[in-house]
Amino acid sequence: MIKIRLNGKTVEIERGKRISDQVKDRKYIAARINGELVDMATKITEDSSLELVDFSCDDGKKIYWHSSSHVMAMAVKKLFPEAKLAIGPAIDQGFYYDFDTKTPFSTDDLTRIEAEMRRIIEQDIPFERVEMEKQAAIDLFDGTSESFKVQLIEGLDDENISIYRNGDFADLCRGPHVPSTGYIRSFKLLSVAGAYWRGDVNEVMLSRIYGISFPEVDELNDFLEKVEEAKKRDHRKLGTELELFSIFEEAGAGLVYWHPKGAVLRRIIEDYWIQEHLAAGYKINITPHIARGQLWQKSGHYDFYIDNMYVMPVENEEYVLKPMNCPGHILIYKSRVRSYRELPIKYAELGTVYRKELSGTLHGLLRVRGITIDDAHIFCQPEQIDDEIVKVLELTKKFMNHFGFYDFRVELSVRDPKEKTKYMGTDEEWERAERGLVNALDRIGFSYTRMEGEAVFYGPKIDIKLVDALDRKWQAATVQFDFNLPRRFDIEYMDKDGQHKKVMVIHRAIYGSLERFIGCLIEHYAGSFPVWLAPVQVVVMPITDKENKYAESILKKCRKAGLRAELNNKSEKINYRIREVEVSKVPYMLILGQREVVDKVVSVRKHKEGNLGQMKLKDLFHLIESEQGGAN
RNA sequence: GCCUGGAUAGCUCAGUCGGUUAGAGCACGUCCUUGGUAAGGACGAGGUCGCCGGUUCGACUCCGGCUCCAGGCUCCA
Repeated sequence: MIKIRLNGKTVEIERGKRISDQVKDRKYIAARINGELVDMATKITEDSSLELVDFSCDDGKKIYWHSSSHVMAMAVKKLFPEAKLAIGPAIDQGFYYDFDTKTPFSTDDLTRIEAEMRRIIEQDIPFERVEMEKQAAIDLFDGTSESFKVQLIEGLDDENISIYRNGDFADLCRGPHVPSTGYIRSFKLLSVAGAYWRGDVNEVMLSRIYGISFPEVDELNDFLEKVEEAKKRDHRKLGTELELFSIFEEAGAGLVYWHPKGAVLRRIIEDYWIQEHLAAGYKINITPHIARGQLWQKSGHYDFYIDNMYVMPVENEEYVLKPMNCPGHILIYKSRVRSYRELPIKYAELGTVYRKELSGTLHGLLRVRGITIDDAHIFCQPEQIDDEIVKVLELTKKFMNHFGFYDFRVELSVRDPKEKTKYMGTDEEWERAERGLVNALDRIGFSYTRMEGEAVFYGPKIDIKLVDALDRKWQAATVQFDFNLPRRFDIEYMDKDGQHKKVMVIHRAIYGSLERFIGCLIEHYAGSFPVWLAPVQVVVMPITDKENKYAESILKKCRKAGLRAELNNKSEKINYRIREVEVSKVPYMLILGQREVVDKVVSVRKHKEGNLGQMKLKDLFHLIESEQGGAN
């Protein structure tokens, strides 16, 4: 007999019994023995602590979805025997499987595959773990012409390979899995997509099927409903409805036309940025949109980035539409000799750059070809790095919180220690820079993920990512060291000791791009902007024509007080107009009838909250003023 | 750029198995209505059915190319 500890109790069981012999509840799909995830069919051979895993935890979901992908692969192999298996992992929301097929799957195929999956689930086929030597596994998959599996196994370091079998279907897999196919209760195949083998453009394109599954039907319905709800927050939909911006086919993809309401929103965001940056010691500059090709040759962009640049002839020369703001800022820095006394010099610009992004990557405001970067370059001495990074992160945090973002992902990208030669700059520079970044992250209290090998060749960086309505991550803020441009442009400062020394350059952006940031912001607020951001803050509505004059005077006073106010006195009933304005998500309505005229007050209705009753105009101004701070 | 879908009025969508005048709701305009906290009524205007070619007596519909859009992949110096 051996002892196992389960749910705080110690139980004695026979050695070699399976977990599933002990636990009959089908809610549990896997277990942890001494912390290690295992199948329910695992035999217990020694004293151990046992935990049961169900769908409610992240590990449980991963196992459930991964098993679902196997079921899908079984169905596909049944219907399309010639399809070769590639990989089929669980992802954050569901699972996918990649197949190599002669003709890619169409959306019509999904229905057939779903039907076959249902049959497989009904048969409740067990998942069986089989372990074998590497060569045996290679032979097995070679025998079934599963060349991708063979490639995968050949890439593994382990000499022991685990395979999961369901009847005559076998798949290379670390596991664990649910005990049998019947555990997959409620599922849906969501979409098909092309995906390159190993994510490499030069490799074959596979056909990927995405799906989702849950133990309960209700959970699937909730999931699908949530996706539908999220689509209502889509900035592209809200952008049209709220008349914020357009992208015109006839004018070109990825190029944003800001309508008056979007333009005023953007202007507020820009004004706030300029005000905060001036206060933080940045100097604003403005640089042209085009520059001679040779400037970009000097910066290195011409060699590294030419595919993304718009190049045009001007007389006998080539000019380039700027893809970056850096060279411009460097020219201004270099315009005269700089003293250590001036450093740090911080140049900031809301600079619109143009990049030839691939058509397939464009996405509303979140991925465009005309990108307005809230760019700044910090020129400083090496010993100023730490303080400057901290200041950048402090400012970033202030901005994020001001716009109501408290939850975002922070990534620290450093070089690949195995391939140091791929990178520009000395070891000392890299180490010092990384120390500065880590130190700043710790001081600000940002938790972050360290991404080894994710740094760009010219320096380490910190990226901050925001999420859209569908939880997709988009890079916003970034702080990047640059060991390349100072060398290429030979930019220096005169130090205390009378020596010219190389200046450090730090690129940084907080919004990332105005376009992307506003896209995220629209989805974050679902179009109901706090009053300080709302393109229209107040709509004045006389109930009948008799109040028109009073309404005009109120409108004038609102505008004089600096509010973005409009009049709505169209020939519709007040209920109709209230609905109209409510739907347009304007924070405040002022409803004016005879009572208000006589008492010299306004009747206030707040978006989403309803009637606040009558108040003096002055009190409304105080109320709005109290909300102007942002975030709510 | 690659894969799978898609494009009909400003918006959301119906429709046409190839046939003469392509519909609805919302929005918009005019008129009636002057209504107290989420949709009053009548009438009206609005479409090269994404673009270019081909097949056909005839194409919005079928075929090809292109553009753009969606979801992915890749890229994101």
